[in-house]
Amino acid sequence: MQEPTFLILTALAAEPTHGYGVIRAVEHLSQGEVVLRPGTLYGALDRLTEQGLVEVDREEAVDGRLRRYYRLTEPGAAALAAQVKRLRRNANAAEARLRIAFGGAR
Amino acid sequence: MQEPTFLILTALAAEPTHGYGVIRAVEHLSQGEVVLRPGTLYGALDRLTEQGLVEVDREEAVDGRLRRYYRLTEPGAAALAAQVKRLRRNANAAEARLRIAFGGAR
DNA sequence: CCCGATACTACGGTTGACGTTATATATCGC
DNA sequence: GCGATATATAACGTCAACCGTAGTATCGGG
Repeated sequence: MQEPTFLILTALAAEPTHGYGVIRAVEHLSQGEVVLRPGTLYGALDRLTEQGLVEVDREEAVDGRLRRYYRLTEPGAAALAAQVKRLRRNANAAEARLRIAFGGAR
Repeated sequence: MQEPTFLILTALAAEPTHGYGVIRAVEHLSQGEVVLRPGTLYGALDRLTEQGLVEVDREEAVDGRLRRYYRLTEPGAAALAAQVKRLRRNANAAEARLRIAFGGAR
């Protein structure tokens, strides 16, 4: 799982959110480092829906514009939690090894 | 940066290692979850060399077979350290948000 | 009245990982 | 001495995922 996908799931973990709201949430979560393009977001949303990790919560018409709210499913939450563990393990492994050769030499 | 690339840099962080050694190191680091195919490894190594994140340490002829040792450069170590921070931030953000909706409901 | 923000759709391009196959040699079992 | 296995690198082609851009549409601010 790549970073944009991970952050989209993270954005949806708190509460159901519509597409544009996900873009803002991800930007905020990543402190401005990750700004999703529409192509990335809606492509990922379609893929994640197909995989059962997210699902459409509801659709609202606000001022004539359609808002489609997505929600994290139970399998989606499980997948996200598993990925969190994986990221932690990788981060810890890298940090430990960096210290061996580059930590003492600094 | 994707997971295979991250783990290759991590494998090289401790000491210069040759191609096959990287495959074994990554498998060990990821507890068997990531097994690099030759195509993935040498493609990544070439790309990382071009980007200046790794470089050829030395070449040895062992039993008639060439062994090319790769080494993590300073910029490579910096990139890896930056990525560690990023992974940690993402993992923490996801965990905090998972607790909001899925932590209490369990 | 145009511009920017909101909100979604559509299409094409590129990167990086993946899978497979090929090559070569050393060692070990049979 | 012959094939199987392990070591080690190279060279394909393919595919998923992300990226960029543009298009449609509504609303409010200057």
